Amino acid sequence: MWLYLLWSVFICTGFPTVQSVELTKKCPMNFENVTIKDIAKELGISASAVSKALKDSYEISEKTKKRVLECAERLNYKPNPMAQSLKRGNSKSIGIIVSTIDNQFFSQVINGIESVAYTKGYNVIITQTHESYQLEVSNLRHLMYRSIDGLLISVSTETEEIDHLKNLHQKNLPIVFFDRVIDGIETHKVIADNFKGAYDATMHFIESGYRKIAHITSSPNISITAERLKGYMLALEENNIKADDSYIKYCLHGGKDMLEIENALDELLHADNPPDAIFTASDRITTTIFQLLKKMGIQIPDDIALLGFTNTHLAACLNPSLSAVSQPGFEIGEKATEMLINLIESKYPVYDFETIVLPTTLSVRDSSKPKVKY
Amino acid sequence: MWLYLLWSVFICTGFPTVQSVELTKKCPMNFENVTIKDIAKELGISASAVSKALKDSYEISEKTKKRVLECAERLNYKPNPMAQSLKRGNSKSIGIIVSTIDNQFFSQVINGIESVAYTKGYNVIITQTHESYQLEVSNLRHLMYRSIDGLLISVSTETEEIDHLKNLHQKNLPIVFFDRVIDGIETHKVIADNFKGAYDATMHFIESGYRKIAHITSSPNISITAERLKGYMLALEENNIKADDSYIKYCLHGGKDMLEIENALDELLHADNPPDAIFTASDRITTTIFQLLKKMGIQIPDDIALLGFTNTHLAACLNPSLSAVSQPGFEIGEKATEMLINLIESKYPVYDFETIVLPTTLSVRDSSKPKVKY
DNA sequence: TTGAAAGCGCTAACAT
DNA sequence: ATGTTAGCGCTTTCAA
Repeated sequence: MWLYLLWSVFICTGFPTVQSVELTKKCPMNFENVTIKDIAKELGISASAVSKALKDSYEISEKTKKRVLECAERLNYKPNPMAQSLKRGNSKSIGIIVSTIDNQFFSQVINGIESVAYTKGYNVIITQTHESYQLEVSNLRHLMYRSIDGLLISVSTETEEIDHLKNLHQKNLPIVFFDRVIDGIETHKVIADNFKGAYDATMHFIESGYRKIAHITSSPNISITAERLKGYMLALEENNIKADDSYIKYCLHGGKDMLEIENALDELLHADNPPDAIFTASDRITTTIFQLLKKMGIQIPDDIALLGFTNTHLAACLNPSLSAVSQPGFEIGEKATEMLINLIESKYPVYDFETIVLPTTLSVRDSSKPKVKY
Repeated sequence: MWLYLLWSVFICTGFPTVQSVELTKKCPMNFENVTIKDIAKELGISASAVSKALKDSYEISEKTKKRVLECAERLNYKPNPMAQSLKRGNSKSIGIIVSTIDNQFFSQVINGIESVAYTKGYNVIITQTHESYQLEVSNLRHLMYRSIDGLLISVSTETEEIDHLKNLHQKNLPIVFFDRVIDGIETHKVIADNFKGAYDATMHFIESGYRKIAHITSSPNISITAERLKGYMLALEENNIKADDSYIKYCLHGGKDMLEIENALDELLHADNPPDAIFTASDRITTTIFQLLKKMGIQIPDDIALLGFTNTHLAACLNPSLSAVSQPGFEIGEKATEMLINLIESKYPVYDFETIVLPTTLSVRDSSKPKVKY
């Protein structure tokens, strides 16, 4: 819309003259929509010659290239990305699907994604599923509609059916999964070492004297849940602690609403043999459990110890300070984006896929202090 | 790139036949690039007729419209947004510039922005300044290069010169400022009631028995700093407390690096007459000061009380629980986006601009408990 | 070494 | 009521 208004300004002031060119030079921001045609006219050559010169084609003489480059600079020419995209059939943009941006882990991942994407000339379109399969599908449709060149996705907790992704993948849309990955699709994947993170966390509990360790986790649909569960189970097993199914609580919506977390906690606390420690499996679940325990007046770690996955900077400032397994969010984003752009720009089909596993960090703090023996 | 591969699949399997059409129907996701031409060919009419039929033009007969709609549905036709944009000179995308996404307040704002933008068919391109003027300018250039239809911006702390924005504004790029707004440009603005938020906070300190109230704030360049300072000053004045310049500390980079916050705090603590309370003016500064005080072993609120602007959900769980002024981030994002889209879609130039001020919320907690009298 | 022309998908003025 | 044509800005044969 404003482009038309801009155009009318043009009409009033006349077409680019030396004067208006100088005006242009002075502006750090150009959007006078100088086109290849303008350069061609100015130089008295054809548009295709200009196009080729700008791409440093071998079929254009050095002299002409110089003139074109100089003129492009002078008029502050910027190619129109939409026209290029229309022609080339790409969009130089990549789609992101995450559950929610309002989450330390994901905002760090997105930071990493953007840092790589922008330096490689891509821009990103971020969408949120809010843990809804429906929204995941409709976001994907929105992104395809926007002609993204590739996709970075951490699936929603509700996602069981993966036809929507399989479909696009089969049609050669480059996809890189991160965090919550999917088995049925062969492509690059980037995850934190969820298994080891959970194993370390559980081991730490055990070494601190806890034996009745509960696990509140996300939906069994998603990969991180299984990976973390395995780490938890192995640590128990290695220490001859019998795993108790009633100690494992799933929040089917990843704790999107507080209620399901509250229910899980209630069930644990009112069990015949309540746990003395809780290992929580995601940012939202961890902080919510923390809040709930405080609200209920339950002492951490004396009544019940707590340790969970979270990337919040404030873990150390909580009361008590919160032991945490944190993930390298920024690096996950960087790595996933590098791999995606490699896929996008690869001249040949890629069949060799990797799953990158980045280490987690366990920070021991007061919420999992060694158990006081009676 | 993948489009080309897709194309080759096409070549192998032959052009759309009844069979491949049925295949398409089965897929929830389409991107076989069905064009208007395909529909035209299928129906034996012209492309322009199809185009008009799809837009429900009055010059097309009902019968034809029906056939076109049915066929479009059947072939799963989706218009190519790039072609539309190229033609119409817009892009249906809006640019966002914020200091950083990894911040409760801004991620809530972005949530609000997206919720409105998507329902109105716009997508958003998010960029971060990391409080750098240079990055702000280059992000803006990136966004213009991407042909955004409008801009939502909260300027960086470093931004003094605003020619880059003025320039675009004069060229009729719709801009809505939020949070950190700018005086020199007449357009819509959406902010929290920073003045009242700061006033309330300071009043609360005073009513709780504090008199030596310091203020650690962001760069004086940005609007929120001045607004919050005014609220702070008025509260002092109304209570006959002389404002002490040495109690007001500026973090020129909004606390981007911890060092400047540390310096500010050090100066306050080592003053001849150190304050007994600190009112902090931004999310990052508030949480960092909290962390620093704890690290230094300074008791909150006994040694020094703390209350600040922050949107973190964890305020209530900190040790001690943190008194906070929070902003309606989501609503700010929503409102700003509604206004921006109105500007973008307005058929006539808009001269009537509003500044929307949304209320802040003061949550009193332990970090500002009534001062113990000796 | 350069230019002319076609076309990416869609739209709109101008025929018919 | 429908079709023809031209063109958005750029790229890419193919001719000259």
